[in-house]
Amino acid sequence: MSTAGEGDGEGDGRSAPIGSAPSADARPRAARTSPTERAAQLAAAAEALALEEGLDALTLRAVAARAGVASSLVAHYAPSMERLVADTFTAIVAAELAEVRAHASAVRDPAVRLRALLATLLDGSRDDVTGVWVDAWSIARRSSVLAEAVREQMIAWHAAIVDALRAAAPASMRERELDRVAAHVLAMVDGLNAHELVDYGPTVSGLELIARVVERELSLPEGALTR
Amino acid sequence: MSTAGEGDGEGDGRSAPIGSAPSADARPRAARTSPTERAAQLAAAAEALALEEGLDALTLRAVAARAGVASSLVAHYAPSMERLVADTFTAIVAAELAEVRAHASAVRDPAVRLRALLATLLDGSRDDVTGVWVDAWSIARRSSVLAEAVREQMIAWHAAIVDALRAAAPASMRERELDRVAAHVLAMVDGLNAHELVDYGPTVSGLELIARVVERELSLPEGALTR
DNA sequence: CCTCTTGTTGATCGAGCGATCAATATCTAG
DNA sequence: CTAGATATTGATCGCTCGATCAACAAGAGG
Repeated sequence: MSTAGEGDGEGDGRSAPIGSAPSADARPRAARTSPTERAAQLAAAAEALALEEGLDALTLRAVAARAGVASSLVAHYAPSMERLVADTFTAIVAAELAEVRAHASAVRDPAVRLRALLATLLDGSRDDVTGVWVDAWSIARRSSVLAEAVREQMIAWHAAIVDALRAAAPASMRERELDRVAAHVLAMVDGLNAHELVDYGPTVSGLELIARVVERELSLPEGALTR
Repeated sequence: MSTAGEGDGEGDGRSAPIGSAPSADARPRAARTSPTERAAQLAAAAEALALEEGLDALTLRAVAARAGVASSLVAHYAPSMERLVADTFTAIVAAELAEVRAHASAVRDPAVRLRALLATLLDGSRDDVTGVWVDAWSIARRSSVLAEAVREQMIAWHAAIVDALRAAAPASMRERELDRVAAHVLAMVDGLNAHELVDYGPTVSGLELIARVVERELSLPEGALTR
């Protein structure tokens, strides 16, 4: 143990590699803010990153770089990466749901509103969110925390679809039947979007496929949801 | 530079840490075999590993450990991990398709055969393969090689479903319509299976959902595919 | 103005990754 | 039985990851 070893820089640290940072980020120190505000900034950075690069891109260092802070600060605010990934997923998907609900609720006629909902879900304008969904299903197999978050959001989506269906359905329709149709729609939307994600272009339009079955189930006139 | 530094172990290297391997795998040397056989062994190891742990678990070291060889040997046989992942995906899914086709072709009556096909795809007996599919959709966003492999297998599956549908459909049905129904079925199967993967249990059975719409589309009597 | 709280940082640890390459061990042809 | 061919290995490089912690600095309260 006596040998030079350990403190190889003797006493003075004069030989510090001036001019080039030996490591770290090389970046002006982040302004001090309130924990609340900082947490919001980091969450926003994580969400933007996940939408652009996928949930797999959520690393301490990537989120930190995006937010312009040190990676240790991200670790300071997030109890673990598993939690951060699950929370980011929830934030993204919950925001998407709120947005879609708002978009749909602006339409008066129930059938037209239903059509708007389905069209929005399938027109490819939310491919980034679809990517997050697919990443989530994959990662959820290894993360029970994320799995629970995924189930929660799926239930919320199911409820939203049921609402839209109920308004356009004949009053005679039972809740049980609405649940069934909603499950059908949700499965189709998720399946079709996953397909689109790898550019698997079936010759037929996804909206037509779903509209056709929903029209029948809700006893709507043919073409009611495709125009 | 003169200081002790560099060769801190003087001349002789006698102080080798006997008794405990400083690194590597600690494993009897693998028997020498023909390249063909070894390649098959490694492919089998990769497939088993992917089915058990997902496509993300496919690393040089994990596959090597599974096959009982050095990781460098895996690298020697695979041009790159991206290729190995894509090839493993293709092997798994192609084998599944062949197996399902064989299973279905053992049934005479076309409607019963169609039912057998759908039931097999949805009874959860192939959750491991479903996991591979979901992993593939996720990874395919970052790997064009895998994306191409995914598209190929989706096309093959589409064709298989069309075949099963055609046999059970009225002769008057056009190819265009069969394509449409097949696309519907494939999207539903993939969506429902992804849902099942995170234990999202809709109250309704997936088979019932699909059977209902297929029966209508093929003009089969109600319940023809659920019994 | 000084002190104390606390938001922020840099460095570091241990681990795992794909890839590469000289060296080694084994089979086979002559 | 020898020599060449080649299947196999161990070590190593450069990199990224999550996590941890002492140290630093910027406001807040006295």
